[in-house]
Parts: sequence; structure tokens; C-alpha cells
Amino acid sequence: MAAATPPPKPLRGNPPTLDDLARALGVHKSTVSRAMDPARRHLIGADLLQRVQAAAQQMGWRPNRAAAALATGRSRTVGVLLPDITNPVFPPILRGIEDALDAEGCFALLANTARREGGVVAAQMAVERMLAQRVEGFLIATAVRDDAWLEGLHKSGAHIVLVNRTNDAPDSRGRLPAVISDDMLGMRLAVDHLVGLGHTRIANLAGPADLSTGRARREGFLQALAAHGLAPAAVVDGAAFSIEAGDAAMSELLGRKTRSRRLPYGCTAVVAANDLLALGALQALQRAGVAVPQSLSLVGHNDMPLLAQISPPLTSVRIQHYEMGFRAARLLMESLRGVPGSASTVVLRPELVVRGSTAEAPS
Amino acid sequence: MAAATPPPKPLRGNPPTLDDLARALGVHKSTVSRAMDPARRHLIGADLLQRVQAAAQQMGWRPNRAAAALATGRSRTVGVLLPDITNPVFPPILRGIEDALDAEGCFALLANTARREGGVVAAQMAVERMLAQRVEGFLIATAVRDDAWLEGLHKSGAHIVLVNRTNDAPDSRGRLPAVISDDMLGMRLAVDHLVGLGHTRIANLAGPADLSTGRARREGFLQALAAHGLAPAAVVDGAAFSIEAGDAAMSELLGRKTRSRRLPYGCTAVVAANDLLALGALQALQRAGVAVPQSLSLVGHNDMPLLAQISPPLTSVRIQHYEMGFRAARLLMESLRGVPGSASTVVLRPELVVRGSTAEAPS
DNA sequence: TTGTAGGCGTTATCAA
DNA sequence: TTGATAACGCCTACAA
Repeated sequence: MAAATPPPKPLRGNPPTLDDLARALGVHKSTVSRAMDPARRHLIGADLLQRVQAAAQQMGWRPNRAAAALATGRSRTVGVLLPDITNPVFPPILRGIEDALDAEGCFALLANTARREGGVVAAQMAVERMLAQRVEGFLIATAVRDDAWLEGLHKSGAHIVLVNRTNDAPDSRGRLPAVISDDMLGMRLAVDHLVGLGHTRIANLAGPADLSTGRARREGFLQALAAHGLAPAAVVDGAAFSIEAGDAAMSELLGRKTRSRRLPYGCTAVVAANDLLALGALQALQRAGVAVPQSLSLVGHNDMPLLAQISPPLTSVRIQHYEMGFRAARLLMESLRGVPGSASTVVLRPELVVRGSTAEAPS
Repeated sequence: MAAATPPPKPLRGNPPTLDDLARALGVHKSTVSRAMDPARRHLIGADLLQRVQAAAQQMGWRPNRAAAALATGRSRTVGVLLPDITNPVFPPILRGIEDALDAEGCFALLANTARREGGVVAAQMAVERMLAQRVEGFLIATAVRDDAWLEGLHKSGAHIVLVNRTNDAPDSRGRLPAVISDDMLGMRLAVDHLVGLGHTRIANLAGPADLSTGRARREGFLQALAAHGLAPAAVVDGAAFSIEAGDAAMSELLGRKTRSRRLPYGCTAVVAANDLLALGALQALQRAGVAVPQSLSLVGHNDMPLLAQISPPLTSVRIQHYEMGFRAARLLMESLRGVPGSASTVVLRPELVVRGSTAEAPS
């Protein structure tokens, strides 16, 4: 055979292209292209295939996704919007998302929408940039419920899956696919646990009503109580899902306290809508000298890391964060592929993790 | 003029292209292209510019970065490698990275390299995929020190900035630009604080020696002690930067204890290389009935969230995580732009946050 | 089983 | 100041 194949063109500093490979092998680039595509490899002669792969390896060829994206319209990226990765709920969600995307050869483009400049605008700008990158779809975990831009994005035909939240469209037609935790159930687990411990005067430290989880958990609390024929001892609104808000809200609740001997704090147990709120509440309680759980039981929500390390260890409702992200990403991938039977909403089961912050109701 | 410009081609479902715009305006696409580029806008007639922008707005044009990437070779993405976003040190770092990238119109492609399948391979695969996406550079926060793939990547000409770690190349020529915390100083702050409280028998709960922070902090501890003319009471190696490892290491240390009356635990203070190790140590201490800080003082490192909520609140060395990510990303951007005077290594100052886990040495 | 031709949406380099 | 033309690297018919 050709004793001396022509040297494969003075190497540039850039990675070689399919065409470079093709020339080096004396075949056409479309042949090489086929050899590189698992789905069409079978059209290639076994020996040629060998040579192509060897050459690719040796010359250091790498696919150029930018070019492929231009040609096919598939960028292999999806946009992920969340308020702030610094909030401990989101890392496991993101991790799940990336593991699922990774399995499909996709990357996430991330945006933290809770910027100093103000949430909505940041989200819109992020979406704009992601659209420019031609993301194939969106995973949205931003919290605000009434965002019009979401509606607009949806109507523009973008593929969207919501994570850890839902949108409340008036018609069910406008309801977007979502992966959420069963917040109703979560609150029921918390309430049932407390009732089982003999508590009947239970208060709720609720989250902001304009966040979907905030609203769902407040409602779940009320329903769970009602199922036991109980009325809420109190419902205080936290201004945010934060330690400070929890502290403030709990302080307010303590201020309200009915000074009865049997019920010095107006209740014997508090269910917080979120662990941060619970931690803030704990802070306020300790400052006020209220013994947890002896005088007051406390339950959080999310089971974020390190809850077992604090004192008392916080009882909390554990959400399947990782799974939530993973399933959401898979759902999106399926909807992109046009899989027909793909579920439109997935509800994950939370579980109660009982620790030291809850105990029998004081007699 | 042309009373009836030909209808601008039956709208496809896809976003319009520059050429679509150009046709609608009766100009050439390269003109429109120029109008869209801030750097070349000035070449365009003022009125035309107006019309182009209006049309773009009205027809809903968006830049197609995939096409631009192909034409220019600039993808506007950078690869970010970190062990696991679920580890609380990384979210703020990532946040900093993204804020900095965002300002330049870039996105991060993220990979968690601490997969179940084993770290190194995962990192290599991630790099491979990122290279395919034609990322412009890499921000690397993976921890292992001896990774050959890093060296390979570097030699292949990739732009790299290390975050929260360094590589120890034999020659300083092979040393990569990095943004790190001053671990020596951090340990000195911790040791000085303890010495100031009267401690002279201080032990180190060190991290794995194959991680760059693990080694630097161990060394920093020894140097800081030496500066006071003290010898270490003990140095125990944690198997990992985790609570479990901290628990195990502390248990071991307690096992070693010299049963002297004055020094029941062989030391009066422990400096951990990391907060998780410290938390594990705390766990072991509480189990063993050792009072912190009355019998033993404990210092962590990183000042991760919620340290103030545990009991006792943990004294810790605070690292500038966000800043670290931000600076690293900026450094990378500069090196891409070929900025000449760009620093090659940035060392950030940690500070000590004193809380309840440290107190005067027991007399 | 392999080759040919054209196009994906931008940018860059000349001309005009 | 604007237009024409040719890449950029890959994919997809269709033809051979």
C-alpha cells in the first residue's frame, strides 16, 4: 500500500477537524462523521472504522459541539434557574440535575436569580442569555409564584420543568410539568407525630405566601390539624425562609403568649415551614429561656445538613432533594425527546426524621 | 420606494436569523451583524441603527451563540470542576465564580468529580466533554494533589486557574495560577488565639495529606506552634474531610490519652483542619463526656454555615469563599484576554471567628 | 458501504 | 458607511 501517506497537513494549534481526519485517511469527511456517530457506525466497514478511530485517537480529534449544535439545533445544554445555590436546599437538587443530564451528555447552564438587583429582572436576563445559548429547555426552581415571565417563556414554546415548586395557572392546561415534594403529606407527618405525643395546641411558623412551598405547607398544616379535629393555636408568617425571619416570628409569637398557667406560650408545639425558620425560632426560644423540647416541641422542614449536630437535634421533615433534581432533569429530557407517556407532575414522598426537639406534651 | 416589500418569508417556528432581519429591512446581513456588535456599531448610520434595533425587537431576534462560537472560536463558557457541590464550602465559591462570569457574559459548565465511580476518571471524562463544548478555560477546585491529568491538560495549552488549592509542580514554571486562602495564616490565627488563652498542649486533627489544603494546614499548624516555641501535643490524621473521619480521629486521640491528672486528654485544645472534622470531633468528645470548652477547646476551619447554631457554637477560621471564586473567575477571564499584568496567584486573608468552643486553658 | 453537495447562523476580510 | 463572499466544523439528504 501507500508506503508514505502524505503528512497530515502542517498541524495547526487547533484541534483537528473531521475533515483533517478524512484527509489523513484518504476518505471523505462524511464517512468519518458517520464513524463517529454511534447511531450510524454500522454503515462503516469494520477495518475502516478501526483506522478512523485510531487516527482520531492519535491526532487528538474531539467533537466540536458548537458546530454540531449549529448543524442540528441541539446544543446539549439546558438552563437551570434557582434563587441562590448558597441556600442549602439547592446543592443536592443541582447535584441530581447534573447527574441526570450528565447521563445524556448534557450540561446545565446555571443562574442564581436572587441577585442584589432584584429577582425578577435577574431571572429574565438569565433566560435571555440562555436562549441565546440555545438551551434545549429549562429547569426552574425559582420560588416566586406569580412570575409573568414564566408564563411568557412557556407560551414562547420553551420546554420547561418546574422543580420544588408549581405554577398556579388558572386552567389546568397552563399548568407546567413539575417535580415537587408532597408538602401536604410532609405537614401531616409532622402534625401526626406531635398529636401522637399528646400535643393539641400546635402553632405554625409559616413561610412567605408568595412562594409555592410557603403556601402549600401552610395549607397542609391546617388540613392536617383539621383531620384531628383541632384548630391551630396560631399561625405566624415568616417574612422569608431565613433564620432571622424565624427568630422574629417566634419572638412575635412569644409576645402574643396567653399568660395562662397551663399554656404559658399559647401552644406546646411549633411546626415551622422550613429548617431555617425553625433554627431562628430555636434561637428566640433559647433567648427567652423556653426549654426545647421540655416546654415546647419544635419541628422543621427539609432536613438540611447538620440538623443532627445542633442542640437539641432538630426533628424535621426530610425532602428527597437529590431525587427531585434528578427526576426533573429526566422529565425534561423525555419531553425534549417527545416521549409520549412521560408524566407531567411527579410528587415525591417526604419522611419524618425524629430527633431531640420533639417530646411529649407537658402535662 | 417599493410600495410592497416582499413578505419576509413565511415565518418558521424558529427564531429569526440575522439574514431574516436583513431581508426584512432590505439591507445585507453583514450590516445587521455589525449593528448588533457594540464594538462595531459606530460604523452604522444612526437611522439605520434605529431601524435594525426596532426590527430585531419586533421580530424577536436573539443572537445564536452556537453560530458565533463556530465563527469566532469563543464559546463563552468555561469549565468548572469541583468534587461535590453538596459540600458546603463550594456553593459560595461557585456563586462567586458565576457572578464574575456573568459580568462577562459567560456561563459555567459544572462537573462534580467525586462520583461514585471514582474521582480521577470522572474528572477526566468531564474535561473531555468540556473540551468538546470548546470551553475557553477551566476553573479547578478538585482536591487531589497528584493528578496527572491536570498536568496533561495544562500542557495541552488549556487556560487554567486553580481555586482553593494549588498544584505542587517541581519547577515553578509548572505552577498554575491559583486563588487560595492563606492556610498558614489561618492556622496561626487559631494557634495564637489558643496560646493567648493559656493553652500550651495543643493537638492537630489534620486532613488527608494528599489534598493541598490538608497538607498546607498541617504545616501551618506546626509552624505556628513552633513560632511560640511549642511542640505539638499530637497530630492525628483524619481519613477524609468528613464528620465521620473527625469522630474516628478524635476517638483515637482520646484512646491515646495520657492518664495524667493535669492532662487527662493529653492536650487542652484541638485545632481541626476543617469544620466537618471539628464537628465529628465534637461528637466524639460529647460521647466521651468531655466538656467543651471547659475541659478542651476546639477550633474548626472554613466557618461553614450554621456553626453558630450548634452547641457549643464553634470557633472557626473564616475563609473568603465567595471572593475566592470571584477572583479566580476574573483571573481566568484576564488570562483569556491575554492581560499582561494579571497576577498568577492570589492569596486571600482568612480571619478568626471566636465563638463558644474555645476558652481559657483549664488550670 | 462510501462520496457529493448544501446548509446551519455568524463573523471576518475584502471591495465598493 | 454598506455589500459580497468565504469560512467556521459538522450533519443530512441523496447519489453512486
